[in-house]
Amino acid sequence: MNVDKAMEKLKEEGYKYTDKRMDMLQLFKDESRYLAAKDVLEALKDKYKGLSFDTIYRNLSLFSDLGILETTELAGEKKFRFTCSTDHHHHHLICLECGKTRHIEKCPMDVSPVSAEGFAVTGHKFEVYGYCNECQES
Amino acid sequence: MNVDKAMEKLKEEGYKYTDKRMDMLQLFKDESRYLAAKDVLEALKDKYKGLSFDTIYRNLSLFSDLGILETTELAGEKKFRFTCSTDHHHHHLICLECGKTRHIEKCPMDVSPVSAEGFAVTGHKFEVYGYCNECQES
DNA sequence: AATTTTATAAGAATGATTCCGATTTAATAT
DNA sequence: ATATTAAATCGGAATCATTCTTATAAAATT
Repeated sequence: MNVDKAMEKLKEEGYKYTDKRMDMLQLFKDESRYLAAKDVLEALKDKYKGLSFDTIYRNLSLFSDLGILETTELAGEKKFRFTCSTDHHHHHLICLECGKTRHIEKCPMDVSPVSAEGFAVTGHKFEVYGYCNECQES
Repeated sequence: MNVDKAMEKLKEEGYKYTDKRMDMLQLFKDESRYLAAKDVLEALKDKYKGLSFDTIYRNLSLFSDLGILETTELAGEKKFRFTCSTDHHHHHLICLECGKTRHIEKCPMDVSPVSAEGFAVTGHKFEVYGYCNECQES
């Protein structure tokens, strides 16, 4: 997934092109890590004075619905990142400080699937937490 | 972990015995599933008119600090359950409807540990979601 | 350029959680 | 048993993330 593909997808689905959407996507592309709504606002508020949380949240949610962004919930906040270009299902190692990630290739559900009698499994979450190189120093 | 052991632990640590704490613990024992603060309030409000969220949250947090309750975050809410009596590290299959759980014995970090150059791993989360027998019917 | 539809701003509303000051209660000392 | 002290609780205000509402603005279409 990249910015152009994402904008194309928006168009296909009948959504409008706006500079704010473009810039939000570019931000996620540049940062390639998990960001919270307030991070996005912080990054764009200089360019767009009066930019509202509503706009941020509405677009984050839209992008997420269209598969442009991946989402997780961490420390009581929803966090978003550009969907990884690798197509196959995978998980992340996540820096608790800055949100930077590394891929985890092996999915535990492939390695040893979890199931239980009478229990209908619908999903799973596997995340490993820690601190990346840079964040360990501060 | 059980109610008596938990009350003992409270005593050891210099916390006071109160009926509300006792009843909260008994509730978790009886239910043996993940409950949110509001579930606890709901269950106890008849017996204790005017029971406040502050009391619930303060005690949930205390119990959690003392290792009496396990905690997870699900659908934007903190959820708590009595710490499983099995001592060893394990994970859960969780019913998204009622919070009931099953054990997952194999920890993915044992089966195939995740690590990365320069990344200091501090923790992980593995949860499998679905619907239990009873909740599938409704 | 006019019309239609979607996007946005600004702020109010919501829901979960935490904080605060005053009061009550459990444990301890008398 | 009573007085003292420290912790627990109440009730409501404050906070934080998120969603909703209504009026306005901007993009796409005619």
